[in-house]
Amino acid sequence: MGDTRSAEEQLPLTPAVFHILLALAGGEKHGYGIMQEIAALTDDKMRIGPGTLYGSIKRLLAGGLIEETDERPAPEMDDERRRYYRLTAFGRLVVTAEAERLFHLVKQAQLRKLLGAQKPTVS
Amino acid sequence: MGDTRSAEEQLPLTPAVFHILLALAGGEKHGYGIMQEIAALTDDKMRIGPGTLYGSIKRLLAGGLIEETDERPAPEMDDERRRYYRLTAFGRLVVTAEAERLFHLVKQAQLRKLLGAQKPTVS
DNA sequence: TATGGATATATCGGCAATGGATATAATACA
DNA sequence: TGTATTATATCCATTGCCGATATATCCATA
Repeated sequence: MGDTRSAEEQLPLTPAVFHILLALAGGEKHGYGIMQEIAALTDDKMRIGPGTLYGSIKRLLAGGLIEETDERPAPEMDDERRRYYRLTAFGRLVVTAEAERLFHLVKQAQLRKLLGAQKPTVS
Repeated sequence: MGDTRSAEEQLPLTPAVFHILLALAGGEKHGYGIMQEIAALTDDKMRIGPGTLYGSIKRLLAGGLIEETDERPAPEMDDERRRYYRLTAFGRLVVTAEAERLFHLVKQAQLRKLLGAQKPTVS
């Protein structure tokens, strides 16, 4: 709320940033956990190095797309070193807008017969 | 054929490069035509400036993803200044691989309930 | 016919993002 | 005890983006 910027102005996101936001859309996570989530989600095809990860986190914090949380898991599950992040409302708007943009592009790719017999119905 | 590189190695594509290849997947085009196609396809939301366009074309030619064609339209439809480009077989593989990668990401976004009541059925 | 806006290609240079290298330290486990 | 993994952080070379600029042609119309 109170954010004068529109989500569309932020697009397109870089692949790294989209992956980070997508990982956080599944719930709050710490930096290293985001890295692991991205690797798992892409079957190890996409890997984010520490430079990209922490650099992007810094920029996303400054841009108000994510924020650090105070809430931590139960002590026996936790690790003091960790810093946890979650999407802000604005960040959720942005990642949604990017997903919609990509959705549209995938449909275009289907129209050009680049994708095989894959599911997504062209509306 | 004869290309030792795999298409997956080229991923992820930058948004600009993906747009250019997607435009060429619809048939061969000249540089300025690619620019117009991208603007039309994205309802003017995405614009590629000349620096990005011709710089990307140079890199795509060097990488063997696109090639310049000799075939030109009928003289009365043509413009001497134009240079026409088309996807190579390898370029088609790459843009297809990228479209599949994005398709997968869009499905992940759906799973995280980022997209509304939109069509693409999660297989 | 001349004037101008659109078409068309091309380069330059500043800037932002990437990602490997490096550093540091805590944790887990054998 | 040692060592691999977890975890955060910075530095810097490389790359790509993209606006500005340049040059020239095409085409409609005044």
